[in-house]
Amino acid sequence: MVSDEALRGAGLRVTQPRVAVLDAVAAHPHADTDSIIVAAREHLPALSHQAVYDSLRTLTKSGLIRRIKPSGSVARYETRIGDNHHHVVCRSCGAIADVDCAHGAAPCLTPSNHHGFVVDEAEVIYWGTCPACTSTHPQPERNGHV
Amino acid sequence: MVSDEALRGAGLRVTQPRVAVLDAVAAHPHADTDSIIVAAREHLPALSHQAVYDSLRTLTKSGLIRRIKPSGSVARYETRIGDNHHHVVCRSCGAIADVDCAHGAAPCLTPSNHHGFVVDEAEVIYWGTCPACTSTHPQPERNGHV
DNA sequence: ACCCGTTCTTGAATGATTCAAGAAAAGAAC
DNA sequence: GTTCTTTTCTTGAATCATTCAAGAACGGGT
Repeated sequence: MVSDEALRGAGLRVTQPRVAVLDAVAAHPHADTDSIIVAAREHLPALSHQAVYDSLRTLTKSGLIRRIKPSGSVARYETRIGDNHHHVVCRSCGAIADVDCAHGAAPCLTPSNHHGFVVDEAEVIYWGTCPACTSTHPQPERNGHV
Repeated sequence: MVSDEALRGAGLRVTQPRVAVLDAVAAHPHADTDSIIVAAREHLPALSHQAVYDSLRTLTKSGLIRRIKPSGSVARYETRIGDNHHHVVCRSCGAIADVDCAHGAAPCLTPSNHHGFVVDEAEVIYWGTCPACTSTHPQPERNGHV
């Protein structure tokens, strides 16, 4: 029901697929599309994957959910929006955790030289190894970043 | 020739494909794989795409080049490494420009709450609109980020 | 010059995401 | 409540960057 209002508030039609997808994303933070499809089908078995892709895009464009897509990972989604938090991603298992913005307010970063670009967002991804993978220490593959 | 030494210095075998790829990346900063294939084939017409993929991965893992992969874009590469700079990406045309790190030293950011992750890198991507697209102002598609 | 292990070529496979066309449903009007 | 119009969903196929696999070719140390 809270999803209904969120959709209506964003000026979107309240359809069963959208409600199911929004609920699924809220229940599974950082879930990938496939997990969302599975989760949403628990409430709506006949849901097509295309409807999920469409819904995710629409919800993202409306700002109800946020898309995260670290290199080497498929798209992931979350409902925690508007607080400009960032993410830590594990290089070996792909686990994602939220990290509060070190500076508090959005945008938390301002490029020193923006080459004439109009910047509206600073996306930060911290790369490392999660606690579980640190203990079993498999060799992670780097991106070449510093 | 400088590529030969770079490869040797990284403990890699100096093969024609690797030299051609490294030169191509150096000559075309932020180029995608396909552009690199085309550029490398100017010096080595028989080069296979697989060799380019292999070379790019090896070079990246050895730290000779850096892989960038903004959401919605294919992988891109650059030879400017070790200075921890970041990137501005245009939402409408995908153009990429370098941005010096606002804080100077690497890692330039430290997450306030790292959830037990061992963080070795902070990757920053600024999203916005490039000068060319700003003047023709097509409507860019946001990611839902702040 | 030879040999071994790495790397390259060729060609097919993978898989997340998108495209396309018609059917169904949402919301507004009657 | 019914009808209409537009949006959205279902079905099914297509795309395309990237990876996998097997055998040939090459790099570099002896």
